[in-house]
Amino acid sequence: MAISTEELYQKLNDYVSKNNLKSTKQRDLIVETFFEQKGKHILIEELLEKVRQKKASIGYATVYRTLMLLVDAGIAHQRQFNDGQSRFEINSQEHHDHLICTECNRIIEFENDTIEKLQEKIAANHRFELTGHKLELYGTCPDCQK
Amino acid sequence: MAISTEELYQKLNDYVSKNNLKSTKQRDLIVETFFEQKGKHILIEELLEKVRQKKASIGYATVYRTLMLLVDAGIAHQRQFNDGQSRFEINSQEHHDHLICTECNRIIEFENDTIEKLQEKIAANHRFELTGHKLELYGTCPDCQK
DNA sequence: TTTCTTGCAAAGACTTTGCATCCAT
DNA sequence: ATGGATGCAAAGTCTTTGCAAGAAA
Repeated sequence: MAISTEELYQKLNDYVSKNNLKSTKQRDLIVETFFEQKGKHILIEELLEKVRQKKASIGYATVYRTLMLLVDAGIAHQRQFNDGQSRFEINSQEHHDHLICTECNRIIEFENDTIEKLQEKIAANHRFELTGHKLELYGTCPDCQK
Repeated sequence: MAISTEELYQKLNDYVSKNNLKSTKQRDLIVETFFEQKGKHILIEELLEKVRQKKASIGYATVYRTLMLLVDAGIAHQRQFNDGQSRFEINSQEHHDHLICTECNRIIEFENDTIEKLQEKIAANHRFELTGHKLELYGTCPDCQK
């Protein structure tokens, strides 16, 4: 069940008022643009570029800080794949993993309950309290196999 | 079946002669120290420190370049966990994944064939040619739960 | 000798932060 | 008017690389 954009805004408003933050044009624009990237895993630089198409004067640091805010508010997830840069995605609440094409960098999300359960079991065997996990499959997508 | 230290040196010698490289005291020392860390996932900085206990004059760049050489030779693996730094481990040939304590950074290796097979299946469903994967479980180890 | 290596220091690539100024409230 | 937010530039991190000097072969 994907979380709706309204719920995301709700969550943001809660966070903003709870922390006595102010609302600004820049932040609204950045958040709006970020929400438009549903299902994407976007780089700071990429989001900055998209935002600047709407308002050219916005600075990198503002995008950066807005993303941090979204992460702190539990609205966005920050991920590191193997290229050293952070990517941000909407925290959809439902868990999913990633299938990544090493040629074109396409990222496909998938879920698999059986794997999730096996992970729980493995953690339990080692008497770990599981708090999170990361599963990434790397390969070549159909388009890039030709 | 873990690969033996002799086999690792064998592989290194092959790589060195195939690429017309020379052998040096520094590199020997760094490689020896790296091999002593079996099962560890070591940072460049950590390896440098251990190496300097044996010979204080060794530079960071030499450790860095030696590790790159080992990666190129297929002797070491370079991994990124969630802390931004690269960690290096011996390429044991057999596949394993990682269970990581978020408190003390302890890293435990594990294998699970069922998960491996499910991964193949998922990739096949998406018509991906699978080339690699990464599975990390994050949690709190028994020692840190108290 | 010739070519690879080393250690240092400098350059990169990203990420974070200090600060004067701006803007919501 | 207050105190958070912005944009810039500077400072951090960590990783890579250029280069003169030093070792192998």
